[in-house]
Amino acid sequence: MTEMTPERSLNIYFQYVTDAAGVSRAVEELRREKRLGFDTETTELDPYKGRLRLVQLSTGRTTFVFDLYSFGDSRTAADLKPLRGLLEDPSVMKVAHNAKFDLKWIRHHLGCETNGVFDTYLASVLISAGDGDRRHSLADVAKFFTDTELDKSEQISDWNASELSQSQLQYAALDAQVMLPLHEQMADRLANDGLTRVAQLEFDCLMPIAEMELNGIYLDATRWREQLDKVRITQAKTANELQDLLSAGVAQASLFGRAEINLDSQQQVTDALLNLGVPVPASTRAWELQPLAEKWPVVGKLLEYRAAQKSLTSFGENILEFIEPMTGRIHADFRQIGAPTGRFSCSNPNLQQIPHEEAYRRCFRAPDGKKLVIADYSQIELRILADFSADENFIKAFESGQDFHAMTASQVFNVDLQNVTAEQRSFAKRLNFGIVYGVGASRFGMMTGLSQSDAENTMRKYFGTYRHLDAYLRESGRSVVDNRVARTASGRMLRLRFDETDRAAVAAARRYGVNMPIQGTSADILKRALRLLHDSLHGSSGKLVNIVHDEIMVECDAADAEAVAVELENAMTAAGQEFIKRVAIKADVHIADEWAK
DNA sequence: GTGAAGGGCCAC
DNA sequence: AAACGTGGCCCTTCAC
Repeated sequence: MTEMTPERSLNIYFQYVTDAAGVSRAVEELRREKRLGFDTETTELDPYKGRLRLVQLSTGRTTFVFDLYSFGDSRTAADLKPLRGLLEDPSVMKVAHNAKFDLKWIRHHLGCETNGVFDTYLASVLISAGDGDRRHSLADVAKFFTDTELDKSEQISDWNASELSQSQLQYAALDAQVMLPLHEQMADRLANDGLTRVAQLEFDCLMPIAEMELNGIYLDATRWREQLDKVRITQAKTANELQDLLSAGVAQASLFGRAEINLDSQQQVTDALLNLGVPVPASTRAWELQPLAEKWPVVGKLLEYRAAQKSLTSFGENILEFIEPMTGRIHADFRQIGAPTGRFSCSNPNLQQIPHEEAYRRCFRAPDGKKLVIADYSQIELRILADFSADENFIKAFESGQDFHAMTASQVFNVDLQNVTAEQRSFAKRLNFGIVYGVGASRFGMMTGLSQSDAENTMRKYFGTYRHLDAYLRESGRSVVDNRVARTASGRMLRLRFDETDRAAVAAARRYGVNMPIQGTSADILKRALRLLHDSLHGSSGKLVNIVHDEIMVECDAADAEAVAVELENAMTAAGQEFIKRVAIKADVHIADEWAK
């Protein structure tokens, strides 16, 4: 262990740890603290491509900088055992910024978990409560909460150098040291805003998410290409036919052969349609064009082309480029608080928008000898709504154990369950989903083909049946507009900003604010389930590989599948019960070889 | 050339 | 009077 003299300007005291004795002494001193500042330095951004160079842990007075290049293979080096023990110990808090990054590197390059994490990035996002203007980089957060300026210029320096410079080590140490005063400010703020519980919920699922990203998901590239080839043929044929149909409306077509139109250009296609005499609506979205398709075959062809084009571009060759050569799997980026409601978002690629069609889903399969255990929550948002509103009839529809939409149809239209028509069930289903988003009679009429007055009457019947649900939604809307704040069951908060003189803005804020507690509580429950699952899978072959809002996918050895299925279902229902008491939260689990079942 | 905005569409 | 919530990705268009 070498003691370094700090540069006056930085006021940083650190110790550089490069041998076994140093590790022991450092960990001994660090273990006297309840809280530590924590950071890492890496040679790349992707843990499968680069090396982990430094691990920094700070008491606030002293910062220990562990140089992993001094310990041989960092995954196995026995000299690093005390460090691993410290990182895994949940009773010692590690304060880090965007900890998912560090946790992935530690997991992959030190071979251990990191527990007891406080993440200042997630805390900042929670405190900002949906304010999109706030930034959440460490520099921004440090400025906002402790009014200190951070120089991040060394972040892009060469962490692979055989000898690190004084300046590099100092800045590395500083990044860990600054976390402690930051934690102090942010913990107070979380408590004052009633966000302590949701913060713990978020911190607890950092490790599951870090592991999920490292695990990746297996995509059968051969199957994917086979599907892609089919789509290519359809797309080419459809494009050709559409080109012919559209050219008929272009003047030069007869003189110079077919005038090529860029089929992906909104303007060119609209112009061509107008030339053909098609009454093109202001927007050419599919649902606007659909009614015209019967009279104008060219419109039907356009919709067909768009679908094929979407498949080819969004779900084509590009996804195969995300397969990591080291693992042969796809390691997407999951943003834990991807939406202000608390939902995840996913990118590079977005595994949450893979088409539901079997042709696509079946390409995500269990590798040989493995199984996928897949579970999704049954009607979770509606169950949350039933709980929040405490509406007896709505709750009854769930307790019956029957087809939920048929049950609501039976109640709303006052007919016996067995006499519910397919049409009545469909109305009920669309309404059940629509009310979560604050649908109005006009939109409901559009969806169902009902006239405005019939749509209004059906909605009146619906809310007449579920009077407490109606009352809850009204009260929730009133509260959101009056208080400009909405919260989920975990306490997650959304502040609403709107101009009260703008009726449309008020209505939009009301819908958003009414929806947020429902959508967000669903996210709360999923996150809790991830932690419970993580703990119960410890030591088994089960690996979390994907989550899609109300669905969790685990890959495991075929022999473990039954046991994993039980653990998964238990974790999901137990998580639901922590937040929802009046209604059972159900998860449907199945074991499969493919995502498609 | 690069990037933002807008339209469109996939998921839940 | 009235317009269904959340995300990401692809393409075109247009400004710089």
